[in-house]
Amino acid sequence: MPKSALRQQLNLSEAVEDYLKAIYQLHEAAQRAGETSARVTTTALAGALGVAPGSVTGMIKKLADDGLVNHRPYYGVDLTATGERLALEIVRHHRLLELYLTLVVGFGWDEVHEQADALEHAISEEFEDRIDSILGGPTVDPHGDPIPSKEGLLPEMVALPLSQCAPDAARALVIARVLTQATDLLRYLAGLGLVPGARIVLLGREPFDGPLHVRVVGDDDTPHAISFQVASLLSIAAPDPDTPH
Amino acid sequence: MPKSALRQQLNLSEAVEDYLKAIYQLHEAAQRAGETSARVTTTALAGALGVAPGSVTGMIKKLADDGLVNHRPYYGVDLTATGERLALEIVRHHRLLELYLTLVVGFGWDEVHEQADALEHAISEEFEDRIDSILGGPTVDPHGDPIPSKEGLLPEMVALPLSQCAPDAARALVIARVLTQATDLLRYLAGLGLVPGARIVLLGREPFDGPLHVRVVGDDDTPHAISFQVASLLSIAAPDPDTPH
DNA sequence: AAGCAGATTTTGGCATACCTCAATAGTAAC
DNA sequence: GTTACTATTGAGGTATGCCAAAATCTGCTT
Repeated sequence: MPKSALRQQLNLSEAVEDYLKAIYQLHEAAQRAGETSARVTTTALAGALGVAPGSVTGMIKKLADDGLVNHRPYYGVDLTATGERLALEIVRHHRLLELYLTLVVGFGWDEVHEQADALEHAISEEFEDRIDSILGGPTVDPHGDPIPSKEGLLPEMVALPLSQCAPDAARALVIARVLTQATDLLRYLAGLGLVPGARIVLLGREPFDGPLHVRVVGDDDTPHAISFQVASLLSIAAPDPDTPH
Repeated sequence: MPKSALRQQLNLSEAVEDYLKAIYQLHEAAQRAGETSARVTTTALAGALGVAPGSVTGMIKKLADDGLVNHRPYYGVDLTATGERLALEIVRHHRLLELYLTLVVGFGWDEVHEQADALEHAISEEFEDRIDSILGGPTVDPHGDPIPSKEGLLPEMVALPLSQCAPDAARALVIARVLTQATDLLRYLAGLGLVPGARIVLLGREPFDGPLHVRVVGDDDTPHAISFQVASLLSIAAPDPDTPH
């Protein structure tokens, strides 16, 4: 029995898949934010899913009965090993679809999130395998988010928010990942050339979490000022010592 | 307001979309079979959808309330103009997807039906438009079934079941359409070369609705015997007087 | 250190969309 | 007109959602 067919064996409802994915992603975001106990709260889930908190409690109880989450009442939830496997299968679908929709079907990176949300529940394992091979076994989606492998392993990414980088006019930084799915923001960033893979120089920054001055290498070289909040959504892959400027 | 956005405006449930499509297709099949009053019965719908007859009655009442079908109790249903428009949008999704999955994603014609059933509810109008243009505005799917236009018009097909054709060893017939979605049967037919576009010669036929003897032009020229039932699923486009043999 | 206020979570009652099954109602053909 | 089929009704089930009341937690204030 192939390990990765779990999702189709269990025949989860769309609602269940959405909950698992949301729990996974909130957990991940909390870890990224450096929180010690990466617990996921009822309210956070309700907000992410657009449902009332009461509905979340009900569903969580069901998921706990089914062994997909651990629930500590009045505290939070947590995926079990099985739950995480399933969540990763869904995230894999989502990210493969986002990449497929941009590279093959021709959508912009600001258009694919909603469509992938709808399609991720509908595609077969065979379709997943086909687009994976059409895309050449990709490891990141158009936003730089890592694509879990069929076995449920995430490519490890060491990344630091641009907002925490020190200015260094002599060093190019590579954007690894853009941590938003907001259409408007994605369009704004694409307009500035701030996309995964872009090389930028952090020229300077204003104090008190003020704007950062950046230049996109290979662009028209105009410096741009971006807010601290936006900078905190840009993950920097690693300093690139070979190519100063 | 673009006419064809009806489906997304109304935000139909998957169940409703399935009912509308099934009613449309049963109606179409009845017409093809030459039935005078192309009524669709509760049992036929229940069979097509895999639900109990009682469930069908309930849903039909809802659809009638919503103005999508006309219901004459104890007799049958019938799509209204709106219902038919919606059904055609769904059929368009389905058939475009079947073609896309075969031509672009690389699935066999026997594999695409179930997948298209799942995806047809999930794709956006934009995705529909993209694959339509990637495929060059196709008019038939891999089985030869006509693809409704964006405006809800069906390409007219004049076609006769092979089972009603007279043998004529000097005339090639073109298969226009294969009226089944059964995986096994599709594989059997593909094995014999009996696919849309194939040119065949009807060499003879046994009496009392017995097997038909056919030869596929351009094949290894071996004659094959196919059952009357199978022959009735093959639609012949038109005699082709230019290419005897 | 205790208690209280405010926020969060759970509970319980109810709604909707589907579905099933079994009983009843209608139709149609001999 | 009785029989055999088909359709509808009604009671009841599951999955999911909402709201408002009750329970619990947390952190501030003294």
